[in-house]
Amino acid sequence: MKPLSSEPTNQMRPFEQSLPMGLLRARESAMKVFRPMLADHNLSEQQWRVLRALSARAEQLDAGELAEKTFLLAPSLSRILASLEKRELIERADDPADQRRSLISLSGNGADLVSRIGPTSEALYRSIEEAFGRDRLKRLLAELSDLAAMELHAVRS
Amino acid sequence: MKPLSSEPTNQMRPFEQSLPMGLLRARESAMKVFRPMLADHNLSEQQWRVLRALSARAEQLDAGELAEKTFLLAPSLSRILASLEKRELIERADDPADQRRSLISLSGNGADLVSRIGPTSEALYRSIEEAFGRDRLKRLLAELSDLAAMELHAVRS
DNA sequence: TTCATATACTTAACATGTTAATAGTCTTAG
DNA sequence: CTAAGACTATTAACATGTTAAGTATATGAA
Repeated sequence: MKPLSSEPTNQMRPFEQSLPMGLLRARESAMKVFRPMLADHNLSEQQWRVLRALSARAEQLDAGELAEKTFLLAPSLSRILASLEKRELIERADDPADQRRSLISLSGNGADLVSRIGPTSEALYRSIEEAFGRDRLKRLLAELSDLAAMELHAVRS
Repeated sequence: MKPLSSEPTNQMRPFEQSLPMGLLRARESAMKVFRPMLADHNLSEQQWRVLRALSARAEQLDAGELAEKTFLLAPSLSRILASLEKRELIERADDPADQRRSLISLSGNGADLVSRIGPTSEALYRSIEEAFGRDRLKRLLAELSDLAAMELHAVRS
């Protein structure tokens, strides 16, 4: 039944059910699981992304690579690196090939911290997998990846 | 033999493929489509969420309802409402039943602005639907909704 | 070599995210 | 009716998001 047939054709859809809001809600729901654990270690979500990116490979990364991996803009990353360096969780070394870059890596303290948090983080992730379904979650991630990879052209009004 | 100082465990999954990062990437990709249009009208994503929420129903909303619908925290919403009021896109009226609340609604200017942006926004949304698949997008939104609705308990380390 | 341009990062300025504290207003136990 | 506590919104303080400008280094054309 269509009781609203008299509404204008350019009626906007309820924004609560829009894709951006759906993605926002889903992400907030997922992060609610992880944030208390990070708070226990005085880490923001963004700081944790940096530490995780540096722990993924044992090698050094420059700020550009790190920004790409953590999905942080350069100015935010600059401030975050300064604070992590002050806390002695990361270290910087000059790049001998390019004086503009510095090579960033986990410090011993940083590696220890990641090691302490890692198991809990994995356990939380597995609890999401169990609640939602492992294969189902895998399919969802694949769909999200396809969506992100789409070439969408912006149109200006 | 393993050294006593712990190395980052390799048992963590690559965080680039984690659920939080997947959701973040997907959302950024979707918002890239809409942000230029909003920028043309000097609106942030958050300001647009407020205007959209107020236009969805012609009725007045208090700040609490608005915060829930727009997924904004109260302090952010307070500042955004102040700026929208200064631009005369919204209006506030005293709630006769409760002096703590004020009832917020679109001004004439605000309603006009939403009317001007609405068609372009809908067109962009349809372009995403076409590129990704209408039914496929509907299924994705349903999955995201299920994920957000899950009761996930945080665990502290 | 020299100089204009590009690149990598940082800093600046302001909006928003986030938690804690504050100020009014409402509600209700006593 | 009063006072204590709860509720609603705002303000404060600091981290992060975002765009623009600035600094230092690298690159390439003449």
